[in-house]
Amino acid sequence: MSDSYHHGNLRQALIDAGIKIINESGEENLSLRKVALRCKVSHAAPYAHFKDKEELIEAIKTSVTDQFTEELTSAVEGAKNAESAIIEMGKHYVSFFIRNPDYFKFLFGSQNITAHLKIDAKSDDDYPPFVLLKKTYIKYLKENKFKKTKKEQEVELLQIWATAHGLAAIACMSGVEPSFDWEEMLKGDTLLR
Amino acid sequence: MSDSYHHGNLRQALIDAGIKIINESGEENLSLRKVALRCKVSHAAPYAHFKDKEELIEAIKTSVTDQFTEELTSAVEGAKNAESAIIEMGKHYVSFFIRNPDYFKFLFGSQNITAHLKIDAKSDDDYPPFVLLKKTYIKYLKENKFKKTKKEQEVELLQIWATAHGLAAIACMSGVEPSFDWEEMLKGDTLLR
DNA sequence: GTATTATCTTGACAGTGTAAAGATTGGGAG
DNA sequence: CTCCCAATCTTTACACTGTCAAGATAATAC
Repeated sequence: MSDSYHHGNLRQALIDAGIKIINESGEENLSLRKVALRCKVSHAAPYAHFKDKEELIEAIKTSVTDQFTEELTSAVEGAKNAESAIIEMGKHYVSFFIRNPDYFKFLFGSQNITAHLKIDAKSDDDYPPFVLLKKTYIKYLKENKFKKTKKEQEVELLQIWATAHGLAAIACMSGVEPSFDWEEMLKGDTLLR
Repeated sequence: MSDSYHHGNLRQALIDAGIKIINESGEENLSLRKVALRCKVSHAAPYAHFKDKEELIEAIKTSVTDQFTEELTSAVEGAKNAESAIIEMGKHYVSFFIRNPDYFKFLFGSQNITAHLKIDAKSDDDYPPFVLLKKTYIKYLKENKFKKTKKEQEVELLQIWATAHGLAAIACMSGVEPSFDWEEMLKGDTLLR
């Protein structure tokens, strides 16, 4: 099967080659022709399995997502009850992408943003919306007499930003049910506090 | 200036044309040559102002981010104290992108994910990691005897997902200070509860 | 007024996605 | 077993892309 005219399992080979290329040099370096070349196949061969470059990329995303889901699943299975399962899942959700930042970029895209999360760090050159949030948050700390440690403050600041950014991301992923009422969701101060 | 050999303010014109193209047909349709054509200028003219296609895109992102920051700023200015300023900022952070989903896609990229946020909705075909989270969360509800309304449950579920996803996104934006200790951050259950 | 420099044009090239037409092969119907 | 078909793969071709080099034009500095 290896040297024959027909490849055997070209579809999967193309997906695997695509993942390798992305790991080596990012999505911007992925082309149908390179993927085909890696599989020792002509540049138009992929069209027998994918109608589009887009369709190949979609298949690769599905494959990566499977890997992600597998890790989350095993994290859930190890937990003693649902509450700690949620917590474990959250940790793995974040840590999977910290360990594989290229995957996050590939799946969700990413801006190259600078941001100093530490309270005492200068942040003038940081992502302007974050600078604004940080300034406002520090003002908020001064207006109230909380007894929070630096670390607690940093966690809270980060959490506020993350929630807002995450909500925006989810809201913009076109697949959320149309009946869901974002307007209603944003009323009151439920979301961010 | 209009018909002369020199354009006058080509740099800004290229940025504006780029934004228009993105609004009309998405980033995948943006090419240097089309942008140049819109400005009635030869296909290589942009190279006098940007060394790269990447550099033009970066300039466009900066321009959009300026617009975003402006809205956040005016939201903060309208608030009576820092606490409500933070809340207002969060609302506008999300609602800006709900009103301009193309901008979110352009700035941060995006996956086409399906997810039914409502507790009672079927979600088997949804984004698998979300399906898992939702199942776990429902189990968590059953294991405890909370008195939460459906809406409160949906808010909480959404918030958990958004925080995790937002954290991952922020962590993967390469510009976060290297000294920041994500490992430490993920210890305990501080983040998600 | 001349020289320098920024800006823009023209022409070229390699790489890209994709379509059309043809070659090769495995597998099922008879 | 044989023939034929459909799936798979190759070859060829084309339009479009980013980028570079060489030259034209015009604004600015001296």
